[in-house]
Amino acid sequence: MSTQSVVTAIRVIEAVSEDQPVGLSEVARELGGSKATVLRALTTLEELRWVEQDDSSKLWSLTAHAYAVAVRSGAMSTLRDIAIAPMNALQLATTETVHLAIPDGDILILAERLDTPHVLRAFLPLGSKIPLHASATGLAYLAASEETYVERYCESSLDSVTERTLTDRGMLLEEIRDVRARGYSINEEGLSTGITSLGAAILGPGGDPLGSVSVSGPSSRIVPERYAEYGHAVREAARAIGRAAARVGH
Amino acid sequence: MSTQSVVTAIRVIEAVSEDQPVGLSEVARELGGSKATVLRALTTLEELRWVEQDDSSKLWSLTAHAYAVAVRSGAMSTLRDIAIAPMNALQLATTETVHLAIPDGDILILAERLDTPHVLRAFLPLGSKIPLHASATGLAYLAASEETYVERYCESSLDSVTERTLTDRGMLLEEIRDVRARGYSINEEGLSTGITSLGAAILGPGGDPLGSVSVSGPSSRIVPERYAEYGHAVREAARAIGRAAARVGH
DNA sequence: AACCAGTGGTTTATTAGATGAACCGGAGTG
DNA sequence: CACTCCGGTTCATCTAATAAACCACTGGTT
Repeated sequence: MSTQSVVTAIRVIEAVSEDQPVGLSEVARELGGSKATVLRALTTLEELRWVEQDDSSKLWSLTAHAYAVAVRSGAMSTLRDIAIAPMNALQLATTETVHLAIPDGDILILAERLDTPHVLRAFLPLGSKIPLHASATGLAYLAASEETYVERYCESSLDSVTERTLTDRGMLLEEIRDVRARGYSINEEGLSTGITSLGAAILGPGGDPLGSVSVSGPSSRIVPERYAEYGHAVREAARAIGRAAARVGH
Repeated sequence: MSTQSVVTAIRVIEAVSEDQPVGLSEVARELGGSKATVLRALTTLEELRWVEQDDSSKLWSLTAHAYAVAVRSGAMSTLRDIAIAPMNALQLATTETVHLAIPDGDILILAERLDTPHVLRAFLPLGSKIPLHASATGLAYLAASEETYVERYCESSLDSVTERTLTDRGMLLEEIRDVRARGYSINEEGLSTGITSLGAAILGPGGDPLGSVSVSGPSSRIVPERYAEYGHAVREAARAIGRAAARVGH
């Protein structure tokens, strides 16, 4: 691979990001590189204000500057800006937490969230990594994906997040069929215990999924009797976002 | 400076981030480097899934992966998670948009936002760069900063964002004195025309500002008669966040 | 049609800079 | 006091980053 120093620098950023305040040796150990190389990358990144070091503990962290640069990722910012209005309408219609997730490899990233005034509520921090098979957004995304992609994903190890996560290959495929027939996905406590979510994929002009929206709340409020109503609302929101995205930029 | 290739790679990331879908030549022109060097960085970053290229237009963009990595910056994620609850309470109390901003050099970065159900509302995308002298969050941050920092900042060029932005050095210093006496900051249409905001700084254990919270809404709703009430609420929210941060471990 | 200025991308010799092993001093621990 | 971890440094080796010149292509102008 080319430009090794850049590769190590980026891997350093990713390692620091995962273990937040982290020491030099641990980063070097994780990357398999020498301490000198890692320190070199860290000091360079420090000059660029991407990482900073706590004076007393000597531990390294990512700076707000790194965040400020990366929030403007292409898919992210455009889709998020488009989605805000329909998400707001969905939030008003359901009075529950609304999520927008966009794909990054074989997971989804939580890109935006509108909270509810309820005391009891779903909560996921922005930027959370969401497994496809363990979330309403993910199931909706899978159901809208090409068959070859779904099959390939099902071959991967379906790790369980809670006791109720779908980890069986056959059941997952069956669930995806159900989502396609129903038009929205249902995830009962598969990502967070006590939280039920309904999701729908946002489709691009070619029918390819750009991301997903979902409504999440405590299972005591998101009860089966409401699935049809809320599911319909989620689907309509996803469609509205898709239409708006098509209008704005291919 | 050391590790030039890393420096160019990071500068490429920042350049791409600013101009979103951008071509090779333009990036090379901005950085003053050769196209070969920039392309080298871009292809390496593509392998690392930090940038991606549109097949037809050949333009480059940042990926969601970059966002996913950088969203977990140290100060960001911890302070944001802590702040969510008090921000929610503030949002309920005022029914207006609530912002959380954290410092990055001499500006603030919008780290979190809680929207309102109002049709007419303040809107800033997450990650927005907020000038200190042109925002309620910034004025509150300045008022809580050390005198030497304030003086140094006042020496910089105070660019105007709207017609009502504070650009005069003397008036800014006077405003900061007022903020200190009052306990919260007021910004009337200095950042967005038609939007008035009230802000307060979040203080760390040593009295140093970690960031700011604010309440923003159309000037028709955020009227002077409400300043005292909303200002008090903002101040209390900032204090609650500061206390919670101290409890967790700065 | 011929031209031109722009694009994205490739090749090249040169040399700058990235590398890891061995090392140092300090902090904590048995 | 010995042992082991830590963050950080040094240095000889040689990989890999660099910029200029180049190519092929596209779209607009004359």
